[in-house]
Amino acid sequence: MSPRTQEQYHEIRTEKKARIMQAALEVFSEEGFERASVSKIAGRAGVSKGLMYNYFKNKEELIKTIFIDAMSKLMSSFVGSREMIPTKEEFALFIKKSMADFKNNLPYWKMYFSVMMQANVMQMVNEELMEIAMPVLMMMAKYYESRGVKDPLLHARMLGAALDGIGMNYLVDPEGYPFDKSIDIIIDKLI
Amino acid sequence: MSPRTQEQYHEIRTEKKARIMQAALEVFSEEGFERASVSKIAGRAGVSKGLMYNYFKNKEELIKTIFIDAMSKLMSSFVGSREMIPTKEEFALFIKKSMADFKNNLPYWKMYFSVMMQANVMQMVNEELMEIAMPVLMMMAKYYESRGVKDPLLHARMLGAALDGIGMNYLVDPEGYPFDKSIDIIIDKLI
Amino acid sequence: MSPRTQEQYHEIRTEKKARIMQAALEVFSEEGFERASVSKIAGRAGVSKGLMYNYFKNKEELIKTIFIDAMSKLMSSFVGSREMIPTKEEFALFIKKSMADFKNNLPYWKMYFSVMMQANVMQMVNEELMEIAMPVLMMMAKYYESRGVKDPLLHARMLGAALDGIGMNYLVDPEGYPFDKSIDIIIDKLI
Amino acid sequence: MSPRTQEQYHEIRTEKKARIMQAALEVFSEEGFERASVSKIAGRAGVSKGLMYNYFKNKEELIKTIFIDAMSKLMSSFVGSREMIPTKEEFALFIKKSMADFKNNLPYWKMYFSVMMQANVMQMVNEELMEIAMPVLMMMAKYYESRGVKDPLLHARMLGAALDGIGMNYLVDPEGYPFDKSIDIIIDKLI
DNA sequence: GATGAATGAGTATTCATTCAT
DNA sequence: AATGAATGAATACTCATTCAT
Repeated sequence: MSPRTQEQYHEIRTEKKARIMQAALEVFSEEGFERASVSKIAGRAGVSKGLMYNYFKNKEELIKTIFIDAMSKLMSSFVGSREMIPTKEEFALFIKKSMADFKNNLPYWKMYFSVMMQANVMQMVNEELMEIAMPVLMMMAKYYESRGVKDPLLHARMLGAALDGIGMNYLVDPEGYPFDKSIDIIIDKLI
Repeated sequence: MSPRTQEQYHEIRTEKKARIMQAALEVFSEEGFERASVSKIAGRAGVSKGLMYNYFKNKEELIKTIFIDAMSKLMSSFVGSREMIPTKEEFALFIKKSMADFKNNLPYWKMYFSVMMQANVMQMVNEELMEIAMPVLMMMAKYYESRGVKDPLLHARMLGAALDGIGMNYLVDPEGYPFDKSIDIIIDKLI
Repeated sequence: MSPRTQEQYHEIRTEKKARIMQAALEVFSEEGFERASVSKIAGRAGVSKGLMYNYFKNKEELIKTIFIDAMSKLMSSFVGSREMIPTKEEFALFIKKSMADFKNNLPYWKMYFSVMMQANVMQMVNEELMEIAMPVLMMMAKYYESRGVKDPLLHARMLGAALDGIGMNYLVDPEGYPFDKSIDIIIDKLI
Repeated sequence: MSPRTQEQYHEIRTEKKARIMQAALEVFSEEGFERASVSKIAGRAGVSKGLMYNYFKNKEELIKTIFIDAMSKLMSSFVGSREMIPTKEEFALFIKKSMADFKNNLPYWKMYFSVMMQANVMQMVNEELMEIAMPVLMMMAKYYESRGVKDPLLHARMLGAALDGIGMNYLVDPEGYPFDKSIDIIIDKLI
């Protein structure tokens, strides 16, 4: 009724929603989208199944929201840097920083890779993914262009793919795969 | 004793088994392991659900068999070449040939990537995967060693990961991703 | 927080659980454990299959729960009488009363006998069965001891077995078997 | 074609049939009727599933045949002794001999008791059971009559039931239950 | 906003039985 | 007589989703 109550409601909503999304991210990353049960997610979030459906239309909506949420966070970290053409040192630093972010968000990326291959679920998400990937790709391309590379976008895509591959290998075998050293070689040979 | 000869039975079995495996590979690649229903696989193979269980203990056994089958085919293509240290040209050729194979077996690799992230299913298969991956990795490492690279195994793993990444990007977007050109750059810069 | 109070939920749960258990007891007694389908039990209870699994982990758990439930009811009827040494009249009365109970719970005992022979299902239940059978056996043994019988426990076990046999014959042919008269003879000759 | 071939066929038939029945008896006794799979029985008998259906119309027919077969063997052991009225010593000996037979055919009796409680399967068999049980019952009754007991048939049925109970207890716990001593008491007190 | 009881369609798997050979 | 490939109906069980409260 009162504005304060309204605010409280809003606060509750955002807090609960965040808790559910965090729990869902964990469970999705541990068990994959299909195996992750709504019950388990609700339980992990300390919330009833019914409430989940109050916040998210369904399981698919939930994973999409998590994706989009993570993406917009990622996007914001590129704001401002989009236009500039980085020096070699800046570019190297950018890659190192990105890869460090990757290591700090393993559950998210585990979910990301595991879901990316199940096209049907992700059809709608793919466009959103492009929205974040493209500017980064363009920035990489601009860098290559500034270095006089003939086909800068091709180089950019290849670099992105190589980093994807390293990330994936690290996800599959976090103990065994030489993540940081691989990045160093990439930086040394490809930029 | 036998109304059909042993050979006839064997023939029937191998033919049906192959048909089921082919159908399963397709469905797994289209829908992922979890979403692929045994019913659909059986239907696609033109066979009753019951018969599937005559040939494969369960769904997991089925996907494992497909993996192992594909792997042994892959392995056989490395026989003989394991021991030798390739020249740069040979190595480049080897990579091109491998990637062409990859393109020819997209459904298999789609399934491969989609399942690799769901470790639980694949625990037992992982060892078999190593069996095929290791010799290739060692051969790559030997090549780098012969070129005087300090940490040859590290370079080999990084090269493998980069190729993985290119493969994955191609799988997700077969029309848009510049697969062959990416490979050319890899060959140019990394070997 | 709760739209229904904890108590309301509890009430619903106990009522439904009881209804499922009653239906299950009937169906198990009519068809035996293996032949009794979960669908039929749910149908008889006027409940969906899904709900059954909300209350009982699986079919085995269901039958175990019924057993244990019935046993604890039986046990409670022996509280207090365990320690005393009965006179001949008391002992005879006890047997008559027990056998009357038996007749009042035929479905339960039908299930009991039908399952007792399929050891695998009942492994865990057997210990619980002992818990109720032993005190009764000991009381019988004490009676025989008080009457100067040399091997009282042996006599007790034999008496128990004879009563088992009469019960079983009655179960198989409730119309034809002279249950009460058999009990009278047992009482006359064996105690 | 030749009479010798005919005979050989017959020999093969009876030998195979016996082997299947023996295997089936074992498996039924180990796993119960429902859990015993036709495949397992065929495998144990060293025979194909198809052949089983050549000899027995279906699974039910198979268990019925085993029952009836065992019964006619039992019956034949009573031929001759039906009419006479036994002395106390003869009667005691008869019981002891019967119970020894019981111990020698445990698998059969395990199957017998386990199936007896699932009325539906055994409906048709029950009549056959009566055919063997009745003469024995009558003989027992005659014995009691000769000893001046008022209701000899009642006593006979009660004795039969008691022996059933001892048998069943022994089946459930062959190591622990004092089978022979229980029989001695029965003989002492009830005949 | 919040609960959890309730549903029903879906899943993998089993198995008695048939049948072409 | 003998085989075992093939079927299909049945089974236990799961789980996303709904809804009365």
